[in-house]
Amino acid sequence: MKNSQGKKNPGSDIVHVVANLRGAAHDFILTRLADEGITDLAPSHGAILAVLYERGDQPMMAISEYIRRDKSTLTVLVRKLQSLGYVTRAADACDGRVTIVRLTEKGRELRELFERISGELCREIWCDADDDQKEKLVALLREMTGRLEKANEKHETQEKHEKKEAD
Amino acid sequence: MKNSQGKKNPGSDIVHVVANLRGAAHDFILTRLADEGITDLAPSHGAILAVLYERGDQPMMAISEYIRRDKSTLTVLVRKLQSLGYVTRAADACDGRVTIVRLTEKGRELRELFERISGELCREIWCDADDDQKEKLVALLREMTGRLEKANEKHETQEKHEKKEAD
DNA sequence: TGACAATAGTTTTATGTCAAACTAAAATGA
DNA sequence: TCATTTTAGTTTGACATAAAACTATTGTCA
Repeated sequence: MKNSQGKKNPGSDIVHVVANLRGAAHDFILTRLADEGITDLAPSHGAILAVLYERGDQPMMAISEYIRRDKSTLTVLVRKLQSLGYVTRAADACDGRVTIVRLTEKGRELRELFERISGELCREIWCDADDDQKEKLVALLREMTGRLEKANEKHETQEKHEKKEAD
Repeated sequence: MKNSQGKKNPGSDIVHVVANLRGAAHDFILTRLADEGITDLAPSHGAILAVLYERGDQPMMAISEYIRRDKSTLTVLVRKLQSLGYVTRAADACDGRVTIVRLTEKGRELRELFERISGELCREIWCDADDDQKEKLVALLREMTGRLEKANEKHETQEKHEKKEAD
């Protein structure tokens, strides 16, 4: 009677459900990578490589925002990718503050594997959904995320104002 | 032209989108908690309390599975909740191996706040969706998760067989 | 009953993660 | 031009997280 979603109002566990989907996807990726003998990369490292594959060489900050990790976290992650030989770091010619992360040949060699695993993962996730359904769902999830981010931002600026009022 | 989702096949970034939604939800929760002066709880701690609110006192292992954290992680998280006075731990009378986690009065006092924040969060996420839409989407995400988990399990047992063959 | 396997938790060790303080470079503006 | 502010990134310290090795208890089965 008192089941996990028994009497509760619908959708109240959306965050938990989403977190589980993310977790299961991570597990999927990690086991497939391990199959190929790659045991020293975390999902976050894969996310960094994916950005570089999609968008080319990128500054730290751009990667940081895209994969939603603090810049200090990115320092650690990129340092590891560098020590494993997948990327290099170089100062930007135009702006001395900026560090550009570049794929090495070894890094580029991983692309095919990453795309294969990503393809398998998507096939499992989407099953028999058609393109229209996929686009609709992704758009919906993006809208949800956008609303939350806006709410978080609004909240931040509100706090700043409160701080200024304290003068 | 080469936009973030320009030519790519639809749905290929579902994992990234889902991860962002989860991240934004976590940020939302953390900032609301901070508003109430609670700065020493991580989202995982909240997840543990939520399980206890919903299902009553629980053994470590049950919580661990539900919130998708390793049992060793749970040891740390629960120890912290205990040191902050929100829960107690006691050996199970029937099974000496089992530790039951129980809410304290201080832990129960947080429930109202948690449900308020959770309610605000859901309002932002769902916006004007009706119950039917909510249920459909949650069910769909659950199916996706289920398929991934099954694929991960299948993969595990397959590895065990391969190991046995190595005799 | 007694050896062996399975299960629940903890400890240890290593790494991912963030916030805050810091450095260095660029932008701003008086 | 020079002081102030802003921005990119690193360092440090604290905590979340997981895998592996370990302890202790329970279950199994010959």
